[in-house]
Amino acid sequence: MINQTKKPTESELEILAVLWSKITATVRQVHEELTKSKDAGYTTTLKLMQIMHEKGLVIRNTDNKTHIYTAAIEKEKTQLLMVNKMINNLFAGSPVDMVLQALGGTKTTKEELYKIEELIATLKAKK
Amino acid sequence: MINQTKKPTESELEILAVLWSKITATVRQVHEELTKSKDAGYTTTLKLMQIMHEKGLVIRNTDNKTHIYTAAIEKEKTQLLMVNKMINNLFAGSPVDMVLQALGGTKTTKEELYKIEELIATLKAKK
DNA sequence: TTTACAATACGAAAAATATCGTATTATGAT
DNA sequence: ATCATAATACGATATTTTTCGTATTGTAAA
Repeated sequence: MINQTKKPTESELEILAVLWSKITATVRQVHEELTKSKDAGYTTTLKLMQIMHEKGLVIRNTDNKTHIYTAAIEKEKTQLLMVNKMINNLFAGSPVDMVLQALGGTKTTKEELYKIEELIATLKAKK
Repeated sequence: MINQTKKPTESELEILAVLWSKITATVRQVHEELTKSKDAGYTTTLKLMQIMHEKGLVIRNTDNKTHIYTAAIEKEKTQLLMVNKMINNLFAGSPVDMVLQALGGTKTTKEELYKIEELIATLKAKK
């Protein structure tokens, strides 16, 4: 596994998100997905994915002409990396402050809130 | 107030963080603070803050030779902006998923957990 | 008033990211 | 076998962000 130290760029994250949701995808598929929300040329997406391959952010199978890509880094690990980075940069190292913002600013369902309560109970129990 | 649509760059955020904590600061003060954690030339910090001024990210008082800077955007608004962006980009729009990561990955005290429970109770009451 | 110093202004270069055009190549259909 | 199509490779350019050097200017001390 890749030692994930430097964080992916904005565009790279977009691509990773698609790969995580599809598990496996061609450049074309990723590109189709991306263009739902923004526009970009096909070769731009291609180039980005080639660079990501060089960096080890994705794996690809080149047996066939049309390469098949997979994310090389785990979604959860990356999420954690990014969240922690944001907590440090923007919330003075306080995860709770971030949570308060995240929950306060948006509409969450009762079910979701319940899920968090469960987690809190678990964490509390460990102390 | 500034219509905060585009997000500040990495370096700009670092500077804003200092300004938020100090309320008011000179370039020199910001620079001293920054160099505690990374190194950069003084004129680099200066230039960044000048650009931030052009963009309307900071306000400055130029009555005296040594200018006094203040953040022009609110800390909470910016935090919310960035958190929401991350929720959308990296957590498929689910604030809860982000919260689970934020709390799961780090050590939080019982008191902090209690604070979150309080917030949840409040949110629940509103539904 | 002259000098030393600290601060600003500003242009320009460097570095990091993102975008795109074109050439080449494999593949499947005619 | 040829042709059309879709994919890759890759260099080059554009854009954004960061860094820095140098000139200029105001201020306070000698």
